Amino acid sequence: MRCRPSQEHFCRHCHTRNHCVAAGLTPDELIDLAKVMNFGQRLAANEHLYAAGDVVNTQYHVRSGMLKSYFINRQGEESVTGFYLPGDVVPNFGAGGRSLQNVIALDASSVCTTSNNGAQASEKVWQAIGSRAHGVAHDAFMHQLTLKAHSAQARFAGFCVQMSQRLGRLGRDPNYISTPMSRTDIASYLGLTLESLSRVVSRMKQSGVIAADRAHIGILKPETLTALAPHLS
Amino acid sequence: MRCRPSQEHFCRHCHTRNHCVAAGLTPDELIDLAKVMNFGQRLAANEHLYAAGDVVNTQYHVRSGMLKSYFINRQGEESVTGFYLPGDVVPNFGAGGRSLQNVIALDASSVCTTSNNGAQASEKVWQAIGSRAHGVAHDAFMHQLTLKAHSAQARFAGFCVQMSQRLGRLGRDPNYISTPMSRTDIASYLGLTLESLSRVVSRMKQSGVIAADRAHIGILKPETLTALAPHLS
DNA sequence: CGGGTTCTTGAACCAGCTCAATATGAGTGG
DNA sequence: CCACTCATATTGAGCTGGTTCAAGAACCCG
Repeated sequence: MRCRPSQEHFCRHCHTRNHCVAAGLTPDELIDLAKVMNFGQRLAANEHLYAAGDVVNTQYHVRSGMLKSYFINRQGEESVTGFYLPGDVVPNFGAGGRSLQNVIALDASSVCTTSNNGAQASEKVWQAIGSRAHGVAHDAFMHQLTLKAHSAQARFAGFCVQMSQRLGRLGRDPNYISTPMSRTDIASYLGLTLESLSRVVSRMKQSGVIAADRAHIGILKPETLTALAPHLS
Repeated sequence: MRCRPSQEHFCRHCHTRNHCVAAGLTPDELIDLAKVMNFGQRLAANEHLYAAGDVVNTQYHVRSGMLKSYFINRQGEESVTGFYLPGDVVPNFGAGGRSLQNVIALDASSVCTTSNNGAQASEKVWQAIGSRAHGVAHDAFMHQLTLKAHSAQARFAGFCVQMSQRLGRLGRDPNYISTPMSRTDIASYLGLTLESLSRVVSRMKQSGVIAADRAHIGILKPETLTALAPHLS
């Protein structure tokens, strides 16, 4: 829409084309992908992609920025269920066709969408989309292991290790994690209280394993950090 | 294989046909499904379906019995990551094409397999398979919320509620949960110690919310149980 | 430079973990 | 069918670490 490359060639000029659903597709397949994809919807920081109760018929692919998903139960308690980086497909769990989760941009972000109505694209394209969703499910599986770690330190170390790995896969510096989310969000994601997380972060800064301010975490001793998250093997 | 209905009509005579990937498919589509499916591999109790490190190229669909998946880290610590009922697709997470998890039958069980090499089946069939996998991912999502519950009681209540819902979907009595897995397995699945779980179970038996022996859990007060797992909304 | 949110730090409490002993039950063999 | 055995489950006591409640500090925003 508006002034941008033609739909057919959008992906070819996208800076995340090697890390998203388009990765590994041939030029012909990219054109095929374009049949089912809408490109580059922009989101401002703190803008919702969708809310619990919305009917979500499309898959969202993160193009830039970072998003978080969260769940609110009947008591009004909020639980952060995931953070999504470029290339990730935002998992969409529903009941009765309506989303259970809220998804919000943490930073200025952009997303592309695919819709699964009609089989307009080739098998290869569907496989690529499925493969992306599988990768996110894999991340969720690892997070399940992190949530079972007993100590707050192990959980936070697991968070750092996993974010580091995900950044590495994106070709970014794996030892520099930008954290547009709040400490409260990270704590919720890890099933900890804000205070417990804060103490752990302080201790790990003290011991020189990490450096951290509000918006970033720097990994100073990667091996030590990995050793602190033994549950991830 | 051996003496059983012909491949094409296996599903039509299967007792889980309404709760598995075959649910909602037309007779023609069932024949289509048969092209990519192998039927009814049997497993004895405690027999592995596959182990960590195995190359798993097929999707396993539980036909009868119950299976568990577990992960072993480098410290040799075991973590139970899921239980699978008839109709479930066993999630297969891998690294370098090799499974990260072990999957073992808890009871005498049987599984069917689909392989995704070649697009021999119709789009509808692939959608059905994808939908099944999505359902299991949904269960895993709910479990994530359960793992964040602070108290042992809330976690165990969450386990019961979720198992109850899954059984209900299978058309079984939602208030009668058979538990072929050990207490240790359940505790591991919930991120608790065996002792903590045992105490919670005793307390809930005492208060008349559930009845339980080694192999079964009976839900006596469903509303109370639900109230004990507020994190699932 | 305020004003308010976010984060850090402290102290006390309590739930779950650990270690330990006992009890129950399933499986086996006489 | 019963007795024995071993794995599994229960119960108890004390301890550790995370939560809770509370106060103060740092930071971003306008």
